[in-house]
Amino acid sequence: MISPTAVASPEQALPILLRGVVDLHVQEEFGRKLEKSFKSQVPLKVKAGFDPTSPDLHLGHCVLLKKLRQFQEMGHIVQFVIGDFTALIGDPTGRSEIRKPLTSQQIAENARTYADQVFRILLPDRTDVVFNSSWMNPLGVSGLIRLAALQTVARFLERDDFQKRMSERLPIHLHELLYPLIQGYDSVSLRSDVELGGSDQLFNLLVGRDLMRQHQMEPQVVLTLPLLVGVDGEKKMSKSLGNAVALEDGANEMFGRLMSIPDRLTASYATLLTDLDPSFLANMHPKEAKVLLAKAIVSQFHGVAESEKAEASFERVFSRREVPEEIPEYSVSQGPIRLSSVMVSIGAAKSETLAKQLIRQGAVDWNGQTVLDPFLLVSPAGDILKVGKRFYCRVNSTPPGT
RNA sequence: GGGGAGGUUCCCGAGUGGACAAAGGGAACAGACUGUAAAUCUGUCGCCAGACGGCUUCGGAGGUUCGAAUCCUCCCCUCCCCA
Repeated sequence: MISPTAVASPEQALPILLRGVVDLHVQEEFGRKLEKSFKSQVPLKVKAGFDPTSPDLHLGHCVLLKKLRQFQEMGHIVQFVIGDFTALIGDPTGRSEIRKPLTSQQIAENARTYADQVFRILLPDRTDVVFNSSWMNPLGVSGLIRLAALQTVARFLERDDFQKRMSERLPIHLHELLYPLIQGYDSVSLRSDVELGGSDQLFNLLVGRDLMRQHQMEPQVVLTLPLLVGVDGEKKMSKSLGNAVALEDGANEMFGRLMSIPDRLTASYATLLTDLDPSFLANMHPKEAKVLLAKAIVSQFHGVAESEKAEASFERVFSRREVPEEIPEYSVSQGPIRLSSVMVSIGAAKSETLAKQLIRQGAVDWNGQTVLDPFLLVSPAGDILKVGKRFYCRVNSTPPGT
């Protein structure tokens, strides 16, 4: 392992830093910057921005974070930009509709939880966490207008997202055009040497290069990384699409979600998220390979012991269909009470109607017995309730009046 | 500013006076099957109700009608063309 304070030589750094990279603008500049940094031992400033629009980071973000970590290990400094100002706009990239604006309170809240999650991967002493409001607010309206004068409408509308929206007759609001400008101006303020982003960020990143040049600065080098496909195997991983694995997910949850990805994603997950050799996995039984992958990822966030427990629990619950070792416990009012009502008060079903439907469908087990009578009365006293494949709990009753 | 098209259930989208809790697709959930929480097939998918039946919903507020998602009035929002 390289000492984190020494800047590595380009020969050493390039193969690692370029692994998995989609776009590189511009190769020669990157080489020159690495060379110069190595000679002077002045680390490069590597920027990546995150919008605190949702408090939970997921594995999709990790692709980028892992790359940033590699830069840190090569001796460079990460500029971790929290887009508290840009969050007022919302990145229109890949969006078919406008984002709902967040209150400054939500933004602050989200930003706070960010740092905790991020440092599971990044090295704290090689990371500058900065908020872009700190230079955007002083810029003021006149500054923003000067900035806007540097780019043309045609160029901004060219991009795919907007073209698509226009052809689908969906609204594009004026402020959305400002997003790339502001992201680019971040790079000007920070005098970044390199900026990383997802491959869909290329436009925004390149605007940064333009603006730096227009401010008589050496433009940043731009690197983009592949977008991680979500567990549905189709769309980009995103929380709002429900196909994400959150860093905050528990070990069991994370393991299970990873096991559910289509087999063909195993290799790309391995490449982008772990140090496993994808060609090695390709020769294994697909399920074994996926187990290995899931364990490798889970252990990064929960430790090896937890990942092994998650595997055992997965085998137990899904392969052998047994009751998990640890199940939550709930108390309901004393029986006799309808099982469907128990399910609703526990949160296993949203309404009585739904609960009865589940029972009719044979989805509900009471102490290991499938219940088919939607009107069954029970008197809970430590009984085991199973709803669907995944919901298990133990039900007790509280005497009335307590 | 002028002209045209729209806003439907979680999402997309049909429906233009009763047969509409509202087609179809997607998502979600369940069952079967499976190495898997994948794929596939089947079912469910507003709320309440032990079949009957009742209640709330189609941008918002009023109105016409025995009866409205559907007609009228006003308002809000979006898209397109022209200026």
